[in-house]
Amino acid sequence: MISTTIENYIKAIFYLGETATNVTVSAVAERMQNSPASVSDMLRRLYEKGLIEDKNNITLTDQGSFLAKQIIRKHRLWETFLVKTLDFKWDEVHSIAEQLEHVQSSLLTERLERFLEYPETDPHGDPIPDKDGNFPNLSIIPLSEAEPGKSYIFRSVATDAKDFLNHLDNKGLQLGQRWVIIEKEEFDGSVKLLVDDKNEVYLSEKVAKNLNICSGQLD
Amino acid sequence: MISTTIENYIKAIFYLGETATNVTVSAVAERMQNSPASVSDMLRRLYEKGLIEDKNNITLTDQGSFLAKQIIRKHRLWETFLVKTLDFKWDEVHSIAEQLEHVQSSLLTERLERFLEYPETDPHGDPIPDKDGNFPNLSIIPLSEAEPGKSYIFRSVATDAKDFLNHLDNKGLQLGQRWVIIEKEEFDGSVKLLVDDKNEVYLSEKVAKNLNICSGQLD
DNA sequence: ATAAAATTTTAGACTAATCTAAATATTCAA
DNA sequence: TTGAATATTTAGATTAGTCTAAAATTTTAT
Repeated sequence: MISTTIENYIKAIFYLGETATNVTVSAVAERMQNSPASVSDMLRRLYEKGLIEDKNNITLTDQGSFLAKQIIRKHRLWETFLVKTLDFKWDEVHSIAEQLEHVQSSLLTERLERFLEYPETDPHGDPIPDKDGNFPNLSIIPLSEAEPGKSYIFRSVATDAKDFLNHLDNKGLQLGQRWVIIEKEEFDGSVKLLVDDKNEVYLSEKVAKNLNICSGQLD
Repeated sequence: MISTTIENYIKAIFYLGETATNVTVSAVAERMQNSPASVSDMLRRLYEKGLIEDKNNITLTDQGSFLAKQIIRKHRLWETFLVKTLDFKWDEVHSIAEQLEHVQSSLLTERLERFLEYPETDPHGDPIPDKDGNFPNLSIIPLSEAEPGKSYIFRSVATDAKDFLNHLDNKGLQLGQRWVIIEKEEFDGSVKLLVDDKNEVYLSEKVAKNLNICSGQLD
């Protein structure tokens, strides 16, 4: 049987694997708020259970990866439920979904998904995998094509130019943020955003063309 | 912190306390499917945490009782959600609710209750305590006043006469059952029931007047 | 009232998950 | 390429929750 603890490790490894090039013991320890010694020990158990490929190469097996996606699926469906159905704010739901994601019943997950009318993304705009673990193909568009008033998620950049990335950094822009388009200036194509419900940011058309977004739920 | 394990013990003791005169180690062991040794050990911990009055008198303290009612409240609200909102059958929901009842967030429980429009009973007809632990006053009526087509829960008997109880036993009638009124004969006041969605039972008016029921949800 | 039966507690052991401290291995920079 | 810094593993302990087997206690029936 897979414990809640193991599920949390698998989820952490999945997320780290998405961003970091190679996942390390200390990165997992940092993320899980555990000591490296505990992580090292746990990795042995995950290997014995066939959830990671190797102790020296912390990569999920197919089985581990499927498990991770099931947990993420449940987490995101429950977050969607909490916001859409129970009127929670989109930034209040994480800790509750962390508990609900471990409830075991595939029928429950499917019924919840049906009730929510098969959402493609959660309230943070993150994609929800289907029951086979496939993520939806979210249509990615440049910020310059965004519609005023709508909510989007910052997904990727079209260039890696150092001064461009530096510019984003100065503006406080980071991947995964939720951007609401406040207004779009037809004259020069500049855009005014509300970032994470907190800061207003102005961007020129030149910049907006190089920022890729996808539509995030809950406008 | 109170673990899921402890919550399950407290719930078991609460339920046993409702029916049995005195709760014993072996009764708890039987109900929890654990060895008496484990239960004995756990009772020490429950006492240390102030959840039971005494090791020789297994009775919940006010704190323990409140905790039990919170768990029962969550269990019954989730069962109601599963049946009313996600279209589960009323006999499929127990094991899922056993997991959901341990999710910790009083705000979640209150929002769920509001979403369900403050139900007084769960799909089995069991009463749902409010957030202060008070059970609703379900209006108890004799079976002779039941309305055809509606669903009720068998709650109590108006007499303890031995041959009367024996008669109920012969008909397979037990407290807590869900009774759907199939028809009521105006001529002689006799009643035809469907017991727990399984057996049809005919009862005379004389018997029906001595059986107390309350309305159970989900007709 | 006392012996047998039943119940409960204690003792000692196990597993999962964690820790700290120490040992070992790896990386990286001069 | 070698020594310092960093990262990882091992060793030994701890806690919660469980077990079996044995000891102690309580109940019950004669």
